[in-house]
Amino acid sequence: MAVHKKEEFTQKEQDLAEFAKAIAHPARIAILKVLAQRNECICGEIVDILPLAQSTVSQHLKELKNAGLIKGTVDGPRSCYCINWKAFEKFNTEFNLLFATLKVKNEKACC
Amino acid sequence: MAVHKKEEFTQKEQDLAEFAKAIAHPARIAILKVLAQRNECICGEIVDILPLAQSTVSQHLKELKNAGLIKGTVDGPRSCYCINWKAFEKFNTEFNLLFATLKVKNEKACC
DNA sequence: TCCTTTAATCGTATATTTGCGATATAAGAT
DNA sequence: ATCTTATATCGCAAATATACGATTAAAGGA
Repeated sequence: MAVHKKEEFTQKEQDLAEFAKAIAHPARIAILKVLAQRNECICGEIVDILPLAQSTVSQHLKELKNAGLIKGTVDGPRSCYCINWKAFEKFNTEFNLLFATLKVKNEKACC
Repeated sequence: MAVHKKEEFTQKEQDLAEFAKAIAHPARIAILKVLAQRNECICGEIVDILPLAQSTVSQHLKELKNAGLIKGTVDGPRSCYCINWKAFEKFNTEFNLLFATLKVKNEKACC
């Protein structure tokens, strides 16, 4: 039954919501920052830095990957993640667009 | 037990995540758009426009309000909502800051 | 070949989110 | 005073998200 009416909104709204959800957790924001800080794409280091178990970090990485925000390549026994800059740029733009839309139309807010 | 380690991250990360969560649903993005489109702060119209029950819309409005993104004032038997432009501006800025941070440091992505 | 290291995945518990109908509330209209 | 209209809130069910430990998988080193 119901409980999942997301499909009834526009694709753009869904995409933006999807992206927002990806960064709607401090751990995932922290992960993105760590990935950005190093030019080398480490991975296990994230586990050391974050106050979370290895399996939990792995799950967060998976979500970021599913959202397209990061890329991951297997490198021997270890995995290498880094920010998917292209996708990021796209969402940054989309976001600014939303902000701009709301801004212009809402100039004479009333309450 | 565990299951809520958000406090262990920085305040800024938490705030940004909180904001992202507020817009992490297409219905709430749609609501913001409706509010922006009209200069008058309607409310019941949102129920007519969205494919959701009145109680569900009311809940989404509450979440947006809790996140500080909209303001609501009671006006007789009806409520009047509109975008809290100040808060919105703040988060827009925070967001751009995050994007900028990630961008600069990640110029030589590897994978 | 067996051990170690690194990371993904599985299973599970708990919390949160999403949604609805029903009910409560509050003000204006009759 | 009662009815209507507009919203909020309650109670509930189902779905998702968060977190962890245990297990699995895969590659390099002993």
